[in-house]
Amino acid sequence: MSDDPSTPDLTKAYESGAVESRWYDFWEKHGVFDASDDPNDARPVYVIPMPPPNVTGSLHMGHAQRCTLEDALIRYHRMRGFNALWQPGMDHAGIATQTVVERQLQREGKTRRDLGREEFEKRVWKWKAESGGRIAVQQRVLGASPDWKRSKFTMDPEMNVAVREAFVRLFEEGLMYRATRLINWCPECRTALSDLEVESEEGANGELFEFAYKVDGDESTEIIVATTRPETMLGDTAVAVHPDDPRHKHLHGKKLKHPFVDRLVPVITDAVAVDMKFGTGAVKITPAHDFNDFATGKRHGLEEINIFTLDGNINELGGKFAGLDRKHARTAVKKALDELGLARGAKPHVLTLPRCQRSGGVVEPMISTQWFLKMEGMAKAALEAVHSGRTQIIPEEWIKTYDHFLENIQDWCVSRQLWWGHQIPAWHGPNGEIKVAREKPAECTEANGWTQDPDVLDTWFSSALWPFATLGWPAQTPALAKFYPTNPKQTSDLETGYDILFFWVARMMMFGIHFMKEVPFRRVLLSGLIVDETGEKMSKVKGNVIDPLDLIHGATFAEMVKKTLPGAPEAEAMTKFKKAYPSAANMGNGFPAFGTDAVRFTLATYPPTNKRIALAPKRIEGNRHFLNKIWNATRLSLELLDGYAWNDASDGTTAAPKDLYNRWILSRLANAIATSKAGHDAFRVDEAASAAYRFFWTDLCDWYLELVKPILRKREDGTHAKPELVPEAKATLARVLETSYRLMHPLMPFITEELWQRAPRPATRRESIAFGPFPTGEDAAIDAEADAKMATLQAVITAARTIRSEHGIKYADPVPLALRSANAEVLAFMKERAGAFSFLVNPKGAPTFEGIGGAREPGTTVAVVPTALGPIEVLVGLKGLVTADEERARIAREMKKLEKDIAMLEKKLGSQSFIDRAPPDVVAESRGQLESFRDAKGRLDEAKKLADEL
RNA sequence: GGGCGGGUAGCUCAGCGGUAGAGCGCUGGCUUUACAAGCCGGAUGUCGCAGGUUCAAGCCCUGUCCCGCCCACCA
Repeated sequence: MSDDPSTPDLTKAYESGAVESRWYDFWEKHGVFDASDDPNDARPVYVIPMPPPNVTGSLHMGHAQRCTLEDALIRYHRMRGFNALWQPGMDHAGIATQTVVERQLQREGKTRRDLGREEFEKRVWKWKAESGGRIAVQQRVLGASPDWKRSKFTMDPEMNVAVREAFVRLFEEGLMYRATRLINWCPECRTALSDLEVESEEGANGELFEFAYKVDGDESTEIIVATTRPETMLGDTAVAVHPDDPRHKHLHGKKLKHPFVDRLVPVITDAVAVDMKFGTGAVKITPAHDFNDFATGKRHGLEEINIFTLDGNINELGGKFAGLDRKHARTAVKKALDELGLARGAKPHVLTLPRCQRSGGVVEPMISTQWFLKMEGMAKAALEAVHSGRTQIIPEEWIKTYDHFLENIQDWCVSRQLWWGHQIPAWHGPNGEIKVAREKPAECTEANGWTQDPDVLDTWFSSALWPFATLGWPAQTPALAKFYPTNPKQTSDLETGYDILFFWVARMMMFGIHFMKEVPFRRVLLSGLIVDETGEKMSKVKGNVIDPLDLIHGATFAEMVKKTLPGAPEAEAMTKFKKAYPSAANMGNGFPAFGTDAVRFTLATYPPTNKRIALAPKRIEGNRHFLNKIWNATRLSLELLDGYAWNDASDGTTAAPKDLYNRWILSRLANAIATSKAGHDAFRVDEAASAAYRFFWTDLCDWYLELVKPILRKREDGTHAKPELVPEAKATLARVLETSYRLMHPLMPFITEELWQRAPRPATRRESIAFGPFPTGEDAAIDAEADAKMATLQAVITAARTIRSEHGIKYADPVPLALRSANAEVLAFMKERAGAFSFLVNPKGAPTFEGIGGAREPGTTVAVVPTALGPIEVLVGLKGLVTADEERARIAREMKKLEKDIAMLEKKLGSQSFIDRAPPDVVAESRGQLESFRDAKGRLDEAKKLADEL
């Protein structure tokens, strides 16, 4: 093919770099990734909306994992004939991206206000181009196969149309409203946050500071309150006591004198806010800076006094403390209270600090006017969708968490005082009027005193629209009709990390149901988080972040730590890094180029739903070896196939093979296909991976190839030893190879494409392996008889090998080998397979086959293999190599094992309740085993007598 | 305070009621013309602890101890 990538001869070792650079363009050129929105396309539809990466930098291991799992799902479905859409894109990530760019500015000694809003936005767009470009390259390197033509950025103009449409509709429905209430404020980012964006830092060391308020006009009476935040007392508007508390009855209705500001603070009674058993039983109430106090204030009609500026300093209402930042205000207030003789001591106190998810700054509850979205109704619908099974959450353990969140959800504060994001489509008039509209209303001109609301929407607002906004909503596009899972039979998966279950998944559920009247996906697949080898979360601070590209292309540890901990001393960073990845410690100066497929395959070998997935570099190394194995097995196979050309009609490809080895390997393949398919279907990609691994390495390479090698390899004179076995073996080998590649393609797209292109294949296949089909029962079938026979053969061969190995017989040294069985059928079977013993055990000597009971040469070592058809004796002539003592010792060892097994079975079968209550097949199997073991023990007893006579 | 995971070989982890597994590591042997990134052998487990259910328990139930994560307004 003229457009084929160059295909030089197979190198001796697998080189990931050369192979992986060859195929991506090829796939794109052949439209492998394309999904079709043609209404006449009758194929079943499968959709995965890609969680759009934030344009905050570059991808990390978590993204690599996302990418691997989703790409495996989409390729698997594509190969099975689905019209598969993996919808790609990127997220503007409002606050996160703005923070990144502001930090850059900070290094230049500037703030965003120096630039002005317009210039600043330009600057962010520039950053978006860089970061987005980097991410796109990374995704391609990872082999991701989304439909790039449909890629969307959450700030694209058409996405903005969707955002405005959603906002306006919600407003018109009365769900979106503006209100003044206590919200979470990040003084560092200078914006409001939603509840979800506040993280609590547990176990922070603080103190519980106590001070006294004096009763107004009665200096001798006081009430002591305790607080972890003394500075907030500047905003106190009440002190609450429990109505039933006898200690404070005399204070009910009294007024207290605020020591610093000209204000009287009433003593109120409140059974909700006060726990009599805690402290002094008196609580200071600061309605403007504490969520509990805010609620208490509402109950009692208390004044809300905001004492902070937007960047967290004390404002003019803080009297003489005005201008101090929060930290200094705290010490100053304490000191001032002390000087007034009002301080009553402090004790250590462990508290939970609310911190901003982005800046890490301590979040301040503040009274503020913001846009809110009513959640209750939408939350109910989202709950119902999961409970009715319209959307399935996998693994189910997350349902409770999902429920708990939605059942307790508060209204969503959606406005942010940022510059990077979708500006709110609301206009404020000169007299406080507000108009909400899709487009700027004609009358709302600046000349008339109207301005657009300067705030932007929470970045998750646009994310919540992702599953349908990317398909063209609100326009009724063919793509929307095709891919949004309105039809209940349509399959659609959302794969993402459980960490954004609330931020994103729940909100998409709510918006999907609200705007599209149907759930946005049929299954939610929640995967775990990638952590370092010791189980620690990856973070810049810990210096354990790994760029997936460094694993793929290779990198020295020095280079890597420079990126992870920029600016830190190298030795220190290196220590941190190696501590996080102990298995990397003996990998020299760095990671070799493991290649994409090895990294992907490794990520796929962890059960995706495990909460923590500890990345072990050694495991990637092991899987790189597997790729090398695949590569070399192909080299051998192509040599053995010797120009074999696939011909469905004449060479028995579609016919079932007759020879045991061929039947067996197809049976094993069928098993691997079934396990693999079940794994992909159940989001247990690790099971798909290990089924393929075991099949290919153990069954195919270690056994099948070793068995057919002597059959297919020509002798020196260019002829085959047994020509009659050749056609079937070639057809089977070709079939197994081609099917194996297809089986593994979703996990390892590059190497499988490369080798598939070189291997014989049916004429019906399309240009790329990516078009499939994924293997099915038509490719191979289970053959229980072949499995059983081969298992016997393998057990006998292994026993003979063990004896040889124990006595240090070299592979090339011939040794007399005799196999005995009392069962004529077994004997005939082994005779028929004499070649196997020659190939695999004793290359320079033919085995003999005997009935049980014949005399044994002195110096012959024996092993007994129990089989379903009676024991098989494996006799290895070791005259002069083994002493009677050694022989006795090894027989004793075998005997011990057998005796243990027999004892266990006897105990089991001796129990009447087992006979009565266990399933009959289990009982029968145990009986058979016991008989076989006893029989084998009898053989060993005789062998022992012989050894004693030596 | 509530919820969810995890504790299985030296390490990272599978294990689906029926005689404990993989990779890496350890160890003995092998230049066996696909692969030393390999091949053939070997060793290594009171399956966190205590009870219970069952003919049979890493697996199910109860309790308990550690580790991790999430949610929650105790000053």
